[in-house]
Amino acid sequence: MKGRGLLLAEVEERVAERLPSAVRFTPGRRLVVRALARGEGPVSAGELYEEVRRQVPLSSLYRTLTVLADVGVLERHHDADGLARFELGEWLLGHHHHLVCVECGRVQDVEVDDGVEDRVAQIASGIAAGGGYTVTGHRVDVEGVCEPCRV
Amino acid sequence: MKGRGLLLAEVEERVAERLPSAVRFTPGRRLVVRALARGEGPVSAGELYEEVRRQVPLSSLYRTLTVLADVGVLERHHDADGLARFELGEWLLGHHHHLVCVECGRVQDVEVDDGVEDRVAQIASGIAAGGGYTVTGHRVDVEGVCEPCRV
DNA sequence: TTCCTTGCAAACGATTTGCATTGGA
DNA sequence: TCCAATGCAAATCGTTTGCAAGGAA
Repeated sequence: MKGRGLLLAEVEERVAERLPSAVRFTPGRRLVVRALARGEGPVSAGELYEEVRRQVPLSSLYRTLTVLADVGVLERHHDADGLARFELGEWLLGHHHHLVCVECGRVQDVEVDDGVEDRVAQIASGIAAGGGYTVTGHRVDVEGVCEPCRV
Repeated sequence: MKGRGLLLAEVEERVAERLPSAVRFTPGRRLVVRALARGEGPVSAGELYEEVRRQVPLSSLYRTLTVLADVGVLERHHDADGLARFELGEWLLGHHHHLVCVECGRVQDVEVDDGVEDRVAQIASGIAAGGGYTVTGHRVDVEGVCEPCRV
């Protein structure tokens, strides 16, 4: 049940291609990308640090996350507690939404089929219609109680 | 264009009713509730502090926000920068979604009519179907560029 | 009197930064 | 050589907390 079936090697390759020449894909950064690719949803800096603490100091971890986010390799979200959570960009993972457990805070990615996605997009622009906004995207978080938390 | 047509007096009254007897509706707390009622969307602690700094110290502001959130009078969100933003609960404002400007970060509330809302709810449970979650709610953020930010 | 609320200052935790050093192309 | 990346420690920032004082019921 781990991961989303992404081939680590392929992820690394695509990330490498996407990096501007001025940005190096160092061993530390590779470790971070791999750890992200293993996750099933957005991962916090603390959780990532658990996986790379032997090889990457916290400050470097944060710098890596900042750099990769700037370049679009990953996205930064914030969970219900305001904690930053990172995941690979949608150009790698595909467009998806989040299933959030209101009990434990766990966030899981969910992909939806195109038909549903079309309806979501349509609703989104309908919502925006009143405000004079130019829509660029949308986020849908479905809140619920995950199986383990259901006592 | 300020506010959502909520009558401050009525808001205060309903909040007062909702507070458990052990929680007092002090002048400082009234000020905070009023400031929230004036907003057009979620407001940050810093912004609230601007409006009440003469009468409410920052630590009391935070305590008030915590208390009111615990009681369900208001909800705590986090914007794209992870900054906490507060707004009155949906039992006061009605269920709504957010229109977020990706440029300036401004967040505006948007209500949608019931037909759309039904479709959203339906899509939400569809999204949850795979994960074994018991759905309790959903959040839809529409991202775009607001009029002033469109250069 | 009892409990809740206030105010101030100090403490916190997540994240960022300065700076000297190391490493790659 | 030159610029980017690292590591550590110190700094920042939003937010929380300890504690003593003030107030309402």
